[in-house]
Amino acid sequence: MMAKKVTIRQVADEAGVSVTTVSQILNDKGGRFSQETRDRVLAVKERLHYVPDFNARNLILHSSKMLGVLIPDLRNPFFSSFIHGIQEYCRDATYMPMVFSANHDVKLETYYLGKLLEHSVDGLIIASASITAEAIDKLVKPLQVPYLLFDQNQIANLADRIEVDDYNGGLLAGQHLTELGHQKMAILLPANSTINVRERLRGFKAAIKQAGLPADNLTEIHADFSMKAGYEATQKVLDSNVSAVFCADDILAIGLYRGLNERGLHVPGDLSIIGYDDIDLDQYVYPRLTTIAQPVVEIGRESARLLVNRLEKPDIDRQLIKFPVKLVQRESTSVKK
Amino acid sequence: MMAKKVTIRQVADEAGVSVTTVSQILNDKGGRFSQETRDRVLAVKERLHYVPDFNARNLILHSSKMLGVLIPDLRNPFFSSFIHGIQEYCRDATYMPMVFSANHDVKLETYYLGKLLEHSVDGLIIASASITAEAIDKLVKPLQVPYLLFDQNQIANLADRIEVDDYNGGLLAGQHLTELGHQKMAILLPANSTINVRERLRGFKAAIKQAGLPADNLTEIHADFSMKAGYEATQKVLDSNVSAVFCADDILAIGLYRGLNERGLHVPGDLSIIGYDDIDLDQYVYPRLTTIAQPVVEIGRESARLLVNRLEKPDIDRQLIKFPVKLVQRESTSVKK
DNA sequence: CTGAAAGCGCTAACAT
DNA sequence: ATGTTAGCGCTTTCAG
Repeated sequence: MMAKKVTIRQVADEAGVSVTTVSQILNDKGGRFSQETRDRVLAVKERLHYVPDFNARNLILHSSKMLGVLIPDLRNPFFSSFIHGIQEYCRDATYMPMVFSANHDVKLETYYLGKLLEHSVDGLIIASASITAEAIDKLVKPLQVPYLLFDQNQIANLADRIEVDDYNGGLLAGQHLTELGHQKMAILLPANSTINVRERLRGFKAAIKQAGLPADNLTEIHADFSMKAGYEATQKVLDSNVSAVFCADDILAIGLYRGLNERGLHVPGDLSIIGYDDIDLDQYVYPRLTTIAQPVVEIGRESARLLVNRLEKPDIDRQLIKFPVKLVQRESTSVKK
Repeated sequence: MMAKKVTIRQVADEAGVSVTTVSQILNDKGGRFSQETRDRVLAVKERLHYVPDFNARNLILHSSKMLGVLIPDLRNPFFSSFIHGIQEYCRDATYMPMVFSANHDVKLETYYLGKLLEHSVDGLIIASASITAEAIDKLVKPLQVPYLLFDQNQIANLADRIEVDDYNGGLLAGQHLTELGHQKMAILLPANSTINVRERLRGFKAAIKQAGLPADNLTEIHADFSMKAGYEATQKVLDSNVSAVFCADDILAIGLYRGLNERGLHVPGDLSIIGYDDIDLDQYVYPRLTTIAQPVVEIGRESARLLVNRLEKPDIDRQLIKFPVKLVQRESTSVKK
């Protein structure tokens, strides 16, 4: 069951030096040893395929060089890209991200949070909506493991944070649609949205107001972040009798596409649709989806950077990075006829 | 930087017992202690938020309870679902999967393989195409870390393995198209395909033969597994002058959809398309994609099961599980006119 | 029923 | 330039 590991002692014996010597040389602290000794140790290491035991190493260093990452849904391309960015940065920083998807399930999320902590991750990136303030207070705080929050903020007055200018995202979406002449519109978003999604809504409402339209021209329709939910919301959208829909994420829009398609309806002819995120897929659906773009790979990268920075300088002030969004106009929106 | 951890010693002191007692009780080996003692220890543990130090624990047990998972592309929904299955099984088995995506890059793959080993994973699930036999021989074998291969087999005579009946998948695809009357067909697949993909090709060719068509009725077109590559292959497909295309994965098909769409061509009217994998997205594109379904979530689950089984019973015979595929007929294929 | 003691593989003061 | 020693936090004989 267990791997027969070569230990540092064997390398030391084989090279005819002490354990210390090997340790120092292998950790690039071997300046004080002769070139000859260093070469010998390195050679033996290679020959025996020595790999240091992280468990022993971490036990002393009190660091596992692992980062825990909690996301709500691995199957959403948005988060795949987020992870992509995190992995990219972690390679440079020689950390290993441990990624878990909680599938929007509070129980699962708490489970993974606990496990991650058990495995003594050095820090946490929590990009999960369902995590509760209590879970963080109860599990994370006592261990003093630094964490960073993304996509939510009700919890987080003291933690480092990544934010996206979601208010502006909603505003841009709303301005785009109203400029196209739409007056009655719907928004598709989850029932208990996190703060970032509520910001999108707030921005969208602001645009409606700016355009001089009455607030009740906007119909809110609840749907979870999945293609299926978007699809299933189709009838409600149609019943709401609007000419344009703002989907709080792209996945939702793609689900809605299908529902409209099955009913023989045409986008944007019968209904203009704008999404949110700008996932790759947007360019591969028909019609290509107009959306609000978030720089998600960069967001992932920066999340990791901020966290690692915090680990290395525990005492710096609370960090906050805010990312801009932009409108990416494609073919799913058009002037109201 | 480091978390102030509560140690077992503090729990012992607080509870007025020895370290041994705490260890035994917390590891469910406390049968020999009085109920009273057990309760007290458990209570103190709760109160102090004690979490055992995995590094110390693993150092002794020679097991990290972690599994390394290497996949080629996290952004392909097929692999997201694969991971999903792995995570599911791992929860039951109390292992933690560490997932890394190598983005079809040999260097990256070798890097992650090494890192995973450094972090002393107990076993590996390698579902990555670009991994080389040498990398496995050089890195994995000496450490005697059990591993399981999926989606390739040239390497693996002795390792446990998960296989999918890809020959049959290709055959089914070919039979479906020939039964619809198609005579000239193309197949889209990566240039240096892994064995599983080549099996799909072999099955497809067998179907052509069965149908009494000449072998050169099939045009092979190379494209990596990405939407972009499928899109970029469009012109080649059109130049090949075929009436049907077999895409070696669904993602490719969706890319091709876009290329055809931009040229005003119609699926399946102008070209029948069949994919491979049966990702969720297939039902959300227009027309819904006919495909060969692999039970990918189950494959992930079984991969983890097999590996964990191997870890627990190191001496059992080499394990091999073979999964069936099936044709899922939707609207992207039709009779040749 | 409970505890003392040894030791997992490694790093880092502190000698020499 | 190199080695000795102590100890990280835990599990596990073994002795009471």
